[in-house]
Amino acid sequence: MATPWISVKDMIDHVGEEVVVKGWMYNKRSSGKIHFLQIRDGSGFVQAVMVKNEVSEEAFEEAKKLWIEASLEVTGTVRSDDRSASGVELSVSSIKVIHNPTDEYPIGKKDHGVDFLLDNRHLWLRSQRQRAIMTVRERIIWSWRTFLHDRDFMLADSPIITGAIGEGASGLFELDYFDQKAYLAQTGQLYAEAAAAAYGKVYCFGPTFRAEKSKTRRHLTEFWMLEPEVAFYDHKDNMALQEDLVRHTVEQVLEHCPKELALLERDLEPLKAVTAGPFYHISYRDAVVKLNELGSSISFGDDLGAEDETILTQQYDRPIFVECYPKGAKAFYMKENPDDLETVLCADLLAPEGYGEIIGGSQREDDLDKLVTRMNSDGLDMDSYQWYLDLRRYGTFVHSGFGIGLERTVAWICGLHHIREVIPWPRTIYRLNP
RNA sequence: UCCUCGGUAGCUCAGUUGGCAGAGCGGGUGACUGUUAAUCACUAGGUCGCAGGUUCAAGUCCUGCCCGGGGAGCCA
Repeated sequence: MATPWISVKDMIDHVGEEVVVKGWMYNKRSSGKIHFLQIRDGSGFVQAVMVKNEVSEEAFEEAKKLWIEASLEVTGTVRSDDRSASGVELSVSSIKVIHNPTDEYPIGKKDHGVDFLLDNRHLWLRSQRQRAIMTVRERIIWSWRTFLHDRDFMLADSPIITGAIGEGASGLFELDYFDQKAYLAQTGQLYAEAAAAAYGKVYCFGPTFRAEKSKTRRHLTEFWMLEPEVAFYDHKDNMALQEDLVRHTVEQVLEHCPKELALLERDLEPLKAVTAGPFYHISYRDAVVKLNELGSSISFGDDLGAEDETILTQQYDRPIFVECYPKGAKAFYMKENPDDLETVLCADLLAPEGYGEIIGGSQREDDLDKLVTRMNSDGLDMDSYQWYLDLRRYGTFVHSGFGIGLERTVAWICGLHHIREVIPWPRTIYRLNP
């Protein structure tokens, strides 16, 4: 019977057995008569120990000549060992070299610069740190999908290629679509609204595109956004849903990714605090007053600047909803606030620890006349929005929704400085490859 | 688009007042039976981003350009 091939992550269940591991050698330490081959197989990392008098002379010499990132099949016996970080090691009986590189591996053990790492993103992804980040990213996506599925949300994904539809004409990527102009989607929200009229509770989840020339740690030109939209939910229902989702997300990562968070040296206390109580609420008007007291020069009508967000979030240990922004600072589809006509029924959710806005949401304008008036004053091309206006012509309905940015959420929960590390292939203004 | 910082060995960086181009890591050779970014010895490795200028002499000073980083605005 052939020796079974197993994943590194499952080795703990095979102590004492002979197994095959297929992977890459990410590092090697050698002491003349013993080689320590550090192996990774995508599922985890393990040390394979090769003792000179336990393998053939040829195998020992061959291992000596291995370069970093050689691909291998290693056969050996799984052994528990207190000296191993994962608790197990592989005592090697034989190795099969699939490919031994002839050039040195570009990524070394010491620190690298950002430019170099991004040029080598295809190799950088192999590191333990990047693996931990992708594991958390996957857990967050999974927690979002299961959260919504369990609450009977219908998945109704929106198109990536669109006509002139979105939040604003600037920042659109234009492309040639069989002699017509088309654009990469900035948001799936308008489509989600249509789907909500069809299925009640819906969401879309996909990449969105902003051609803004932003060069900050919080911006990508291509990022993933989850956009739930619910029929007959008002502004308050909307915020309650957001709070449940975000708390659930943090709880899931704390429960399932402790090793990854430890490897990333994430301080867990601020994350635990997030789950310990209700999120805070402050109105935009109160926020302006408070910010002025704290030294900001913001005045009514301005959007919160990056520094304002930082100042504000430093006052709280859990996420904070900033509600009811002035009309002029927000998009055309947001519902006028009946209690304060200068503002709209919206809320941004600001993450703690200076991570800033992760959610933008609102109740939608369901009054046809008010919506048309606002769209005209914004100079929108009404022809391309007729289908959207139909939602107010055929059974208009109170409804609300929000968009949560995946990368900002992952960066916050992982405690990372920069958003570019949390997506496999970041797209930034001056970087298209790899 | 604006502000700001940077570009020196494969990588990360140092280079003082303008005066012979440096270190660590990585590579190569050798030693080592428990290493965790292994260690030790020896060794190879340079268009100082590009183009001009000043000077007896420029990595260093000046001008222009190219390529990146950080931030602002905008937003998730």
